[in-house]
Amino acid sequence: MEYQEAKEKFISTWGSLGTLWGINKAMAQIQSLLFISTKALSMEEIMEELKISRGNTSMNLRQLMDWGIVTKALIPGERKEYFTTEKDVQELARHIAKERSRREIKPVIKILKDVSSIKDDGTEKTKELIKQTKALHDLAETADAMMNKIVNQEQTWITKSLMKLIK
Amino acid sequence: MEYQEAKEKFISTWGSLGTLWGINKAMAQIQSLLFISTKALSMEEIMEELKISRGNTSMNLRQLMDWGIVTKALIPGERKEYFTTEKDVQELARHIAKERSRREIKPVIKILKDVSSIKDDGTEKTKELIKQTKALHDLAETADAMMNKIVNQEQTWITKSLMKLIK
DNA sequence: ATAAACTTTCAATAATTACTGAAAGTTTAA
DNA sequence: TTAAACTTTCAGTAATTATTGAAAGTTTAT
Repeated sequence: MEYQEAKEKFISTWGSLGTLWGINKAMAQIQSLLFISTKALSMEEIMEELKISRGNTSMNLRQLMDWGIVTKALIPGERKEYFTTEKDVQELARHIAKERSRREIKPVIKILKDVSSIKDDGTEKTKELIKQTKALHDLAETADAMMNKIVNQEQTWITKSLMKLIK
Repeated sequence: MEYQEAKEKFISTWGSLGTLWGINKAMAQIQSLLFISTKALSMEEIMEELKISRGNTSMNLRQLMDWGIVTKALIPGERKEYFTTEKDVQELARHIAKERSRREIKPVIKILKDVSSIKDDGTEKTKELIKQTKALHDLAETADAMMNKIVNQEQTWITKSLMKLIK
């Protein structure tokens, strides 16, 4: 496999994986393109490389910046804006985990807490609802806490912890 | 909050969370309905409760069965088929983690391995592609291994391990 | 073998989500 | 202040994904 083929394979695979996990294709592809690029890229270059429109590129770059995994890299003397992604996979994982926790997991935990706190009226179905949502709440909270804990350590800690678990 | 409201809130929240993570709404809602039900439900009952068509119910039940988290519960003397979901949250988490690993993570790890194994032609861009996809490969493999490790223990082990990590 | 009771399939359609391109907006240089 | 160089926005459209409903299929009872 040659460079060009490998690059395309990587970008398109990453795009499909994103889709499978609720992330849009263009967003995943822009990120992966930046991830293997040796330099910051302009909007023009991204559009050209991925064959997507200016508007699409602009919107997805903004989203990636909102997620904190892409940043503007101002190149001295250049008028255009250039973009780079976090290049360290562990930092990348940190950002993504942190954001998904904040945006998606935390709110659901909150609702599970509310739902599992309804008044027990003594009926079987109410008891079951309370029991099951409480179990889900506890699982979600434990998993989320673990995630955040891992994510808030210095980078090397992650590998060490995981290794400890695995071996 | 009364039972009915809590129930609806739970089911619709679970549906939205599913959507956010690439699982279709009906599928997530059927599962959550079964999860808090005190008994196995027929297709009729599910359709009625969630206001979805027979075809949709049938297809999504099949998918849930493919994922191994819903099973047919044959009720003696009944012609109809009844369905239940895994009621233990930890078993549920096990199944989901295991399946997502098998279907989605493993194939991507394979591709990352291929891509990161291309011949180093000495150019900077090739070196970068190799370096970055290798880093991603290692991260994915470590995370996946951890997942599978956790997932293949007896149930209580999970909580213990997570607790150890957190405290 | 027939029919009733049920489930599955799938073409048509609806709903959702992503993408485009051009107009409007912004920034910088002269 | 003007205009060139660039970015953002957003209404319209395209692509994708989910859902319906009815016909076809299956199973069971008689």
